[in-house]
Amino acid sequence: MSLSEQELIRRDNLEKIRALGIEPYPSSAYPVTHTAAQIHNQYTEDHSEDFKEVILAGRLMMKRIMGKASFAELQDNSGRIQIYVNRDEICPQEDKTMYNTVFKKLLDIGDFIGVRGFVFTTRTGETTVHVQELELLSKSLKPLPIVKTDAEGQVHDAVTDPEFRYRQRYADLVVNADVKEVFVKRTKMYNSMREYLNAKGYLEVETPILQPLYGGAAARPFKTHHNTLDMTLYLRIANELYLKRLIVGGFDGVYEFSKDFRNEGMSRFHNPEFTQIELYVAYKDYEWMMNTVEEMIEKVAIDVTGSTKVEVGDHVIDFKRPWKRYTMYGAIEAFTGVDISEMDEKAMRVTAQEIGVGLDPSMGRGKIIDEIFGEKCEPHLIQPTFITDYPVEMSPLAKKHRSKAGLVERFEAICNGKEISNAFSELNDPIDQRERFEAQLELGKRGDDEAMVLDEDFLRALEYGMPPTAGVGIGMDRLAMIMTNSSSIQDVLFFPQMKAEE
RNA sequence: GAUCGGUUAGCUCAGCUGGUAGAGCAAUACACUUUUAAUGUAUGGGUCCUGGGUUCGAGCCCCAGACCGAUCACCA
Repeated sequence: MSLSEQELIRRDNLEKIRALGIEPYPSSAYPVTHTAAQIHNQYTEDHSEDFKEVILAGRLMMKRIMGKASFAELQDNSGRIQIYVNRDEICPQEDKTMYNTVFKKLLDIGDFIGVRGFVFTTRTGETTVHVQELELLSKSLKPLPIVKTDAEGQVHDAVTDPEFRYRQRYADLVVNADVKEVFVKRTKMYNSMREYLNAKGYLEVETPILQPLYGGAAARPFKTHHNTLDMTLYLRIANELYLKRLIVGGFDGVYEFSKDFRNEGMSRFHNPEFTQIELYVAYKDYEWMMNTVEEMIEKVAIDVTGSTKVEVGDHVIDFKRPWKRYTMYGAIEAFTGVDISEMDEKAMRVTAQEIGVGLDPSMGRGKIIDEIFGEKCEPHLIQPTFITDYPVEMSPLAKKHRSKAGLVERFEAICNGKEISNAFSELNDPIDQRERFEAQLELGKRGDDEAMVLDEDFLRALEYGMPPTAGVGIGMDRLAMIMTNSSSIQDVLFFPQMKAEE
């Protein structure tokens, strides 16, 4: 590895610091008393007495050196604050090395320092820490990208290269203030949901990620191998089947934030690993679940953004209840003007052609409906909308509709033109479930590599009896994109999957 | 996987018809005791993504490849 000029200088500075008898990586705890944000929020000149002694720690992010007194900026977890460093104050004795050499020359942007001092307001009105003691806490050897913000808040030379930002998220976080905010919001989203579900008495659980059979969704899995057991294992594509086993076992409500893995294409909406929350509640149906999802996500929007109205791209999305509801046929009729509910496969094909939806000859009736919906309706559904009653062929784990033949009791929540949630009245008839699995096996034999596999153990569980149950999955990454106004999934994942470097 | 765009100093970006590689910030040196994108003066810093080709000569043109992004296809 060859080092740049600046990296060599920093290594040289490190040695010089050591030569002065200063440990560049001290191990003692540093007694921080304040954060930058606390001082900005709480300090006023009227009660400067309360800020006579503050201790802060963080990265040195900017130096404005001016002879015997300098200004610099310290960045901690909460933000930035200016510090004032005066030579004769940090070096009261004859020896001015700490200021002249260490502070002015050997400290670099990115170094962690600790400062003790008092808070005051400068002539230009900036709240500043007047430093009386300065300590190096950790030396930085690699120069950070320099991003500057001027008085108008205008950011100069922002690091926008996605490759740099995703591969070196640690540096992205240091340098781009708003990135942290995205991830704080993401965590708030999780907390908000936990709060909501725990208050209802549902139990947060954990189920296997390494599974001998993958199930619960139509997707290609990652495959791995356990050496001792000498068996093939799959990374889960969904946790549905395990959570339903827990409902069989007698829990009334269980949920899991589930990291799932799908061995499929990547795009700004797809990362090979992603997170869903799945929730299963006994003695409920999909109608109940729609109300629950609505209520929960409305709360999430308020907890995360402070409002039910969330700005996303060019739109303002309002999560205020109640959300619009369409049946799938109803949505198709609303957006194309054609009622296809009574059509057979042949008639549907003709209709699809007429309205300009391209079809594959292998597609069955259910798939055709989905295709028309995906082409003609979904992209237009910006405000949160429930689509209900899906064709049975596409939903092997959902209960048949109580009154409409050929359909299942299923809904998806669509928002900003994308699915964010999928739910059904769960199929609990073990014989029906076996037949549905068998139909999937047929699809598999015909070459559908996303067809589900038959899970005997799951069927055994259902045979013991599962209460009527409503289940839902909500895509956490997709929801995070909406709640943080991010246009790609990579922006809401700390470390999105990337090709290997070099 | 397909199409299009990008890749030049630590960072953000220029780079003419193909003729010795540029700026700002950062860095280095000096000056400066309330600055704030601090300022002034000076200096150093390049595998122009990689490999071929055309040419007297390639950052630029041609071919192949790598990585990133956008759009499309599949999927959540």
